[in-house]
Amino acid sequence: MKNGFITNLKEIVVETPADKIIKQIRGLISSGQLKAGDRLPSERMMSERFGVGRTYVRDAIRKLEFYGILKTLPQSGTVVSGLGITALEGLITDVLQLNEKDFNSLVETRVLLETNSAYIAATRRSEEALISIRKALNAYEMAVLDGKQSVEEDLMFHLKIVEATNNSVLLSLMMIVTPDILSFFTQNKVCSGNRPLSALKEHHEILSHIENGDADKAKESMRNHLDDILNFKITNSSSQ
Amino acid sequence: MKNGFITNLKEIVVETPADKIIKQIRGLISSGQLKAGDRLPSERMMSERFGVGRTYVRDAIRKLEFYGILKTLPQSGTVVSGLGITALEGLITDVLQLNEKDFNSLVETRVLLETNSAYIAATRRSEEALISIRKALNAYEMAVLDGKQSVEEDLMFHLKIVEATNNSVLLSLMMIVTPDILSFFTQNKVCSGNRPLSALKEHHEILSHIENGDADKAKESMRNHLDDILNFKITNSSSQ
DNA sequence: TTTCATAAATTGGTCGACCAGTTATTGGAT
DNA sequence: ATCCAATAACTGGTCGACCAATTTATGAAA
Repeated sequence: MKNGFITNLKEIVVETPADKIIKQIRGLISSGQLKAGDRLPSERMMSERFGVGRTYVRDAIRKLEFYGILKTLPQSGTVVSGLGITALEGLITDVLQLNEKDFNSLVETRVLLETNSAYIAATRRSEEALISIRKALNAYEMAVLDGKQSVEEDLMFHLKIVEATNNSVLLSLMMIVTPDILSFFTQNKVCSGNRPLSALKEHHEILSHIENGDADKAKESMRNHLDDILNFKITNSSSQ
Repeated sequence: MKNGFITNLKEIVVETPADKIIKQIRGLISSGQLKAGDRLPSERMMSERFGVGRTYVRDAIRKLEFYGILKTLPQSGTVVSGLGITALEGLITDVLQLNEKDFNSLVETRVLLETNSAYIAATRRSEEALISIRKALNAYEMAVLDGKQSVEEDLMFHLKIVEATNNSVLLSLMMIVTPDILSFFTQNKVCSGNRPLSALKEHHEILSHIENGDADKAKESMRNHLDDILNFKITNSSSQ
């Protein structure tokens, strides 16, 4: 494909000051100078020590806080909350560069999350959750029969199934993955042609398996449903 | 347990200004005033409109950026990157309150991610990845035989397996879930007694299945290995 | 010497101002 | 009227200063 090599080039990301500070802090932690429960030097001290503004230091702390490494106590200090951070040395970097999610990984992960969600949803279904799924399916059916764009409604059906697992973490992970999925779909217009009609049929099949509490069949039908996407991926990506 | 009720109380988090702004922005998006690709009002404008400092606006944007909803173009503006966000109305809130990850969901999700990772790792194994896993297993073995705390080394082994899937997204999700897992383990000292010895044996078993490329057995042995945790969860959580 | 109220120093939280790029406007040359 | 360079306006990036809460130091009373 044209410009294919560019993919290999744009990784030369200019290391933002915040990332440099993160490395520094990580270094302090993994070198044992900072153990779990220890208080970090004050933001001011670090900003002076590192020769950058305090904003950068705060940004770095925010990120590490998000990943659960640090914990900020207002007007008091910042402490190391992670407890086994040492072993994670080197992995933090990868997480920071989450940007480069390649599409294959994305789709594979989605399939993984969704097939298992269908399974769990079938075993754990509540009337409330079922109603929610049915509602989403109706909206999708309307859109398809009207010939309108139905990507959003499609996705909503899938999300409702994940929601039916009653597993908040699973739903959160799915939410993290979703924007990129959406982006790809609309860009590539996968849902053109008469695909929506067969997809609609498959949706009904999945729902009925969940309603019947047949976890294995629910999982299997979800996998079949998503296999179309997998196939699409394989036929279109020549790399790797 | 003592102070048990406190857990139910401290959820009354004071809604930080940044979260209020996030709700506002979400409102703008879901009400259609902001569509995918649109530019957001400038930070200054929003800070004035919302009556708070620009810092809060920036914080809100950062968070939404992390979740993939927004994309910031330096010196130019911030745009809505998600494309079907409208349908996600109401779900974003859940993601933002990821704090309340209940432990059951956490463990269930971990089991899901890891069993499937073991499966994929067995089908996709590379010599490089195997070496990495073996190295981690050795470190764990050392620690166990020395009778030292081995939580970190234990987790490292598991992470290396996820890494062996060569799926960056999967690894990222695992990294998001990991800090809480770690925190729980050290707090509750699950790995006391002679558990590490049997765990070590199970680790070897998992590795050998991956080495043999037997995906089903790898998955099954991983599930058995993690079932201990699941059981622990069930016997110790009376709530819900 | 010990105790405890008070004060001083330090902390993270918040803000407005300035900086260097980007984008829109303008106005003269064609 | 059209085009395009110069410029003005605006953007997110960065910084240092101030704020309120916390922590530590102080010193007089017991």
